[in-house]
Amino acid sequence: MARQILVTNALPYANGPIHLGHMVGYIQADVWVRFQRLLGNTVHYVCADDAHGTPIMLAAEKAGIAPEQFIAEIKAHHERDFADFLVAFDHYHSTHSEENRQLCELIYTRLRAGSPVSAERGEMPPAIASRTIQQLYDPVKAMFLPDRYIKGECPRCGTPDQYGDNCENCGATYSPTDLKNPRSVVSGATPVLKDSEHYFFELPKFQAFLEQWLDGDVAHPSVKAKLKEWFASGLKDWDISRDAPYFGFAIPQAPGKFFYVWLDAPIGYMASFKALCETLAAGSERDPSEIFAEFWDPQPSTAAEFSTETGGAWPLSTELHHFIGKDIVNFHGLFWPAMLHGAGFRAPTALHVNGYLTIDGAKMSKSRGTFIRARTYLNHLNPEYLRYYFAAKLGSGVDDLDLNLTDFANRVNSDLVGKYVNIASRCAGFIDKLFDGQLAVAMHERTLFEDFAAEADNLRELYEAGDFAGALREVMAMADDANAEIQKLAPWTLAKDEARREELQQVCTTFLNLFRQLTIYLKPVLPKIAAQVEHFLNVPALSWADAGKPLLGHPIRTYAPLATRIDPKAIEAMLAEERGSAPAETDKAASAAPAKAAKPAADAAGAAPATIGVEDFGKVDLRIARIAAAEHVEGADKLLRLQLDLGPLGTRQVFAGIKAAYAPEALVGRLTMCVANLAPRKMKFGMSEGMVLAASDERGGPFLLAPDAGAEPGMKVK
RNA sequence: GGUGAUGUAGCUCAGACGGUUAGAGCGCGGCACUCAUAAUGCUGAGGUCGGUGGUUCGAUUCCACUCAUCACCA
Repeated sequence: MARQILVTNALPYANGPIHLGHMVGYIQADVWVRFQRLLGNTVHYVCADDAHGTPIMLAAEKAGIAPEQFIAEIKAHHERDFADFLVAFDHYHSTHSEENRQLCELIYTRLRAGSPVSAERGEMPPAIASRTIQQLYDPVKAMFLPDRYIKGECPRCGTPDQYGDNCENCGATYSPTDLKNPRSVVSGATPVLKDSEHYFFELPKFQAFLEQWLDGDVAHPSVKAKLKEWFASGLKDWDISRDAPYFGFAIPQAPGKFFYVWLDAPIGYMASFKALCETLAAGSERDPSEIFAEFWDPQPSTAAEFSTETGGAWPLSTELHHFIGKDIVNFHGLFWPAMLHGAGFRAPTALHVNGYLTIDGAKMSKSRGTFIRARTYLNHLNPEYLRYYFAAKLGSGVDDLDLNLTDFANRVNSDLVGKYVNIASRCAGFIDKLFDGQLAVAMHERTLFEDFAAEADNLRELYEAGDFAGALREVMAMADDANAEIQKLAPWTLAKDEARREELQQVCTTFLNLFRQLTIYLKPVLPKIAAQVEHFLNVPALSWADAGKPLLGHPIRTYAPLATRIDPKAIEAMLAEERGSAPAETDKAASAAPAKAAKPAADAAGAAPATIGVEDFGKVDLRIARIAAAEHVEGADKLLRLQLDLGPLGTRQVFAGIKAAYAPEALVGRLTMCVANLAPRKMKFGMSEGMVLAASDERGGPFLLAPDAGAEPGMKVK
């Protein structure tokens, strides 16, 4: 019997565009969804924008528009980006919706009341507490401040301009009230402590339930280990309320109190599905609430296990799968199942957790152009190529994933164009020209076809477990086998012998059938190419089961190229577009800590450092830079702010401690040398994105280095 | 700071309940082929499996410590 599966993706926050880091999770879920459908299972796939909270409220205010308008514009962009990456949600909703408001109120009310929620749902403890806490308050803006909106000096190491939750310099974590000289990021005012009554979800009451839930096969072992860690340190109550002004839903019977965004965000999964149920019901003469209940009411298995009641209300067991990033496992593995359970709903079947994306081995960076928005990628490259590359690197675990742009082009070109699509390309011409587009009624031999068909079970298990990398490795190994076999049989040689026409037709038919099998196995990842193949082979939509059935005696269409190689220039253009639009990260960094006096100070004393290999030196990307602008930095007694022109690498802002030796106006226009791949460093006065080279010791300095005539900005020094 | 994850060829990744010469793809060198979007096949080079110490007859695989990267700390 077909499985009934509800799949959700983590909700993107409605304060900015989708970038490639987001896309890992969406592509992962979409591939899994398409795979399930290919098998014949029923899948409902929903998502929504996460539209509440202080950051959105303030961002809308800054943009001078109502938050409702702000989130509506963002949502339209998000939806378009997902659609263009072939992420096929059945419904895309918003947490700022009537469905979500009702569900939030329902869940909250049930949690507060405890059992009986309704007769058949068993005993539940009341699980909402309230108590007064002290929180920092912005007297100018008249609002309480989230931790991230307070900055001050680290209580441990004294580094200025640290956020209210932890210190970037020494790594200490603390509460914002511990900060020295705190100030509000919103108004700049000094915050004051103020009492406020908050509401708490009493998570510890669900510890036994959560431990049982975690005993099931609900997540990858490493995720479960991480969750169990929280038990070990003891579960705590969770603060679920925020004070006005807050963009969110008002808590019933609690004037001036709003649900914390993280309370209503996961409920957004339910809200989105509830909206989808209207559509589903319309086509089936069923009641929307009945469909909704099938997926959210306690399931026969879990109900029997966790409730005092025995009965399963529903004839079939439905599944609930959440795809999330590793940063939010606590919300989905602790609060969320407990909330659901406490409110008389079912717990998730499984969490699918993905790691973070790095680009060329580093975090995405605006100045290097590697903060790549989904839209920018789409402007230059084919979405299926990224789908393939991500899928080829996604295992069942939660490892981070690196988008190495050189590897990306090589891998896609080689696997997709050189191996997979090439099989069709090598054989289609003969069928078209010599056999009038007609496949033979038999293959020349069935061994490879049967080998490929026999892989279906193995591949199904790999896909099911989320090991797309494993599945695609297998598929490409099959493509290698097919290409080697073509080489051996050499249809181009057969074609020269008119007496061997039948054999030629059978050989080409065999390989087009192998190609068809590979297409089925790749279809979850490459839906568009698969559709083109279906057109080329002149067949209806392929399903997983078709991999066992050869296509014979069948007319096909003329082959048209299915995939073309990635032009490295397209990647360059994409990066250039991002670099061009990067507004110099400075507003964020405008007021950060001065870099700790660097460790290398030690060897300034003259002690010759240990020798290094040429490969060590190679790590330093030295470039010729033209000083495009130089100015004094107010409040700094040693620094000058330089704008360096690095030619093709763009412009960088660098702070240099050379004020004592150089007047800014004397520097403008001259050439010097710069470490271009030095990690950007937040300084009190802004971001420093490199380092200029100068000589000095007790005899004097600093003396800036300069190249001989002829050097141009951006040239590599080696 | 605490906790977890990761660290294997130039690149991206498999793998090893501890045991003869550690694997794949890409990239690179050589040869072959020409059906194919210069796409393919064969072949070669390339790794002290992050570091240090320990357990062991034997560790890259186990343990401890350490370094680096990522995440979380409600």
